[in-house]
Amino acid sequence: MNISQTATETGLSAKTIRYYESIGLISQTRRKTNGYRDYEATDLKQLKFLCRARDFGFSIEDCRVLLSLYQNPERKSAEVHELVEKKLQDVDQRIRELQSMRSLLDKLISDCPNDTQPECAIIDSMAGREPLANINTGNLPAKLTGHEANG
Amino acid sequence: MNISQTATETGLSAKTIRYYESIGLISQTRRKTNGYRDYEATDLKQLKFLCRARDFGFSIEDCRVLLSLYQNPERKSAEVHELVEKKLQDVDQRIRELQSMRSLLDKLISDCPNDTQPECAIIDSMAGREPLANINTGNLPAKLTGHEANG
DNA sequence: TGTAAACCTTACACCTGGAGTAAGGTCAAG
DNA sequence: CTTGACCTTACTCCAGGTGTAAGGTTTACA
Repeated sequence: MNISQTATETGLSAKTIRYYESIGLISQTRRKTNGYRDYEATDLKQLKFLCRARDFGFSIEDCRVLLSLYQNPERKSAEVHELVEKKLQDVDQRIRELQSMRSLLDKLISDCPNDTQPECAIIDSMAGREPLANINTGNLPAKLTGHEANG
Repeated sequence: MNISQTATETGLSAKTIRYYESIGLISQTRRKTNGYRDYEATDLKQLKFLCRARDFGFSIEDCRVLLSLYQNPERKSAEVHELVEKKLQDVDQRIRELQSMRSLLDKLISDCPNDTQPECAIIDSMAGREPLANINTGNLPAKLTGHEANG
């Protein structure tokens, strides 16, 4: 089977399949007499496996390990478990970081007057100034007083 | 002030500062007679601003816009507000994606026996097989019966 | 005065995980 | 015979820098 059909069936692009071969994630593909790559059922399984593993968020290097476990009938499920557990912790860590960032952004937004004036708590905050603290606009909403509760 | 001290004070690396100059995020830096870059107070403020904006998750291109707003005394706070609002939505989207990935990983983990045997629901799942479905190990826990509820 | 360390400069390669493009060979249909 | 779809390799490019090389400058110390 040619690479294009293989791409369609595995969910990867032809480009990606060639790339995986070039970095040794999959082994050199058998060629037809015309030089075209020729894939068969076991190759398709392997590539589908890789596509799913990538969808699960595993890096290429993780995939190398997962693939070797996939192909090793003497694997211990605990080895796989450990790898996935580690990945889960990575994902949790990234979620926490993003949530932290999210709450910072949310605070910026709620402090910004969102009008046609240049005074902006967002700019002030990023500039390291006290947001709006020393600017006497005379009509600051009360929400600014809730500021210190979030330090 | 030399670049090294500037890096220390702004929270960026010297490498990063040169990089920002090379891509035009900051303008060409004044040089001393020996060719060394020479930074002063306003440069430090600008670089600190960039460091914070990056910490908030803004891309370099976002930073270009934020910096121009920062330096424009006729800005409207609503413009800044909109940019930050958009960023917040991006972050929310990424959090949702990661949470979705997280729940998939979590399910994989709970389905894996985590022992010394090769039978592994994680591998099966990534291989596109029914996890453990056709494997008669004889001692599968009841949790596997709950599997079809998630198709 | 010598010299070694610590600083500075530019320029290039490298990282992830591919995507885009060029230049050319092959194959099937009309 | 040509057209278009497919295939090949090889190269560049993306973000946002980091690492390293090769060399110039400055400072401290003996």
